[in-house]
Amino acid sequence: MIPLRDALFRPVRAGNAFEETVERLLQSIRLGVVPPGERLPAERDLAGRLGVSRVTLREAIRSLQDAGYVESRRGRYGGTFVTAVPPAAAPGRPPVAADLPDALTLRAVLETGAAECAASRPLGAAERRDLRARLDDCASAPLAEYRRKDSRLHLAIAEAAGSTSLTAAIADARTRVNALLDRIPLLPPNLAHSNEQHARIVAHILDGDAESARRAMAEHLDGTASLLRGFLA
Amino acid sequence: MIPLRDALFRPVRAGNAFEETVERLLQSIRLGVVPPGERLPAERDLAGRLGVSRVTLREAIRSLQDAGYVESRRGRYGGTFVTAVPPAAAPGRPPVAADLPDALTLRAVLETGAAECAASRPLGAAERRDLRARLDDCASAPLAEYRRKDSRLHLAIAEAAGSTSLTAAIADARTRVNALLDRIPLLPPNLAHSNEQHARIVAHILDGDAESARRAMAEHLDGTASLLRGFLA
DNA sequence: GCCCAATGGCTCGCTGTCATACCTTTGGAG
DNA sequence: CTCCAAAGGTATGACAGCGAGCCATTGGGC
Repeated sequence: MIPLRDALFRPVRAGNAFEETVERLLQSIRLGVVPPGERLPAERDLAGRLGVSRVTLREAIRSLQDAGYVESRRGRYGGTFVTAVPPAAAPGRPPVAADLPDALTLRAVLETGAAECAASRPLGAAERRDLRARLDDCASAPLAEYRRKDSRLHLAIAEAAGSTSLTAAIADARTRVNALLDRIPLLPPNLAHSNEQHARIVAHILDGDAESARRAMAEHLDGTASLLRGFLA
Repeated sequence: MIPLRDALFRPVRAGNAFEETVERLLQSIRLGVVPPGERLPAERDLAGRLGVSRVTLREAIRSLQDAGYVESRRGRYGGTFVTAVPPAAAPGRPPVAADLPDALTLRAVLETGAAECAASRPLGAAERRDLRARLDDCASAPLAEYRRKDSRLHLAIAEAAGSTSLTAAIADARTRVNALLDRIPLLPPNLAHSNEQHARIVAHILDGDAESARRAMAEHLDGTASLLRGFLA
């Protein structure tokens, strides 16, 4: 009963508007939703979507510029663009993994659920194409870009489940887990194994085999979960 | 690809601090986390947990007092108490169910996942007792209290899954769905059926039968989902 | 070659929110 | 009976965030 109250009487906001805005933009970049070289929405539009004043949004963008994540250009057809080469991550204090099990449980629930939903839904041609494209992107990604392409594939699966809230929740869960994954090495053998699992998951989804899709996703997630537990616990 | 951006470039905050605080408190009351007659945490403590200033929290509490949800008493052993008889819900504009499928999908993923996790985890004696108690509470609840007791049981299951974030997500999802359920009648036959399903779910969880627990929960949720779709779509 | 639409850059005054401190009420402990 | 700890109630000064408006820059269309 006591932890239940912790769940409900949790902070109403994660930080001030500026910090939350920075986090959100960083999330979009890190998860590959806005890939290197591409443009963010125009400031007036983006401020509206994020429910934040343009002033606050601009402060956030400014700090991303200073950190080397984006570059802005003025004039028509200008905008704020994600830099082609992301800056080397400045090693601040490590995000301590006190709640590793919490994050892993949530991710497992969300992503296996998404895989199942995606497989049991009639997918449009565009969605099928997107899934295959993300799968190929991921398989052929160089090591430095793997995390981003991997996240992008998982988000495509989330999207195929057809629920925007579910997609948002998965994006948040992945952001939490990625912060931890960044602290352990990325090894080519693991990567190859991951690619095989990805292929199976996508195949099951395209086949409409919900049960197999769920199982394949569960197995896939167990892999990185064990890795994390091994390195951090 | 476009809906993916909708998922990430969503509002960074759902409203101002005051509104979000009111929502959170109402959620705790409506989901039965703080039952009628019980006390909320002391203002200074609660403000800290919610990450909000005491002034803002007090404004929120004040508006709940005006609406008849809580009553405050001063002095030692005073506090803010949930009123025994909740006020008749003032019918504002109905929360239009534009995103019914979105809410139902998210809820299904979260709650079936929670049931499965809860069943595959070794539960402590206190947790087992709590599950049974909530089940009984729900079965014997008068119609007027059913929604609250029902939610409380589902939250106990969420809690048994062992992830605070998952519990919080389920609380939010239920709040969304309950807002829609409030618009359709609550019929005794449905209620009896619900109770049978609850019993099965809890039994499977206590038995540690993850697969059955998940299936039973899925079936249970499908019931109210069809009801909602029937009445609102 | 000129104009203009679309974009980022900037400023100002208003309101909401916060931290802090202090006051008031209450009921049990000593 | 007296005291005091714990709770709600109140006041104030500082600052973050907002809306609205205007400026500066750019490149394509006419």
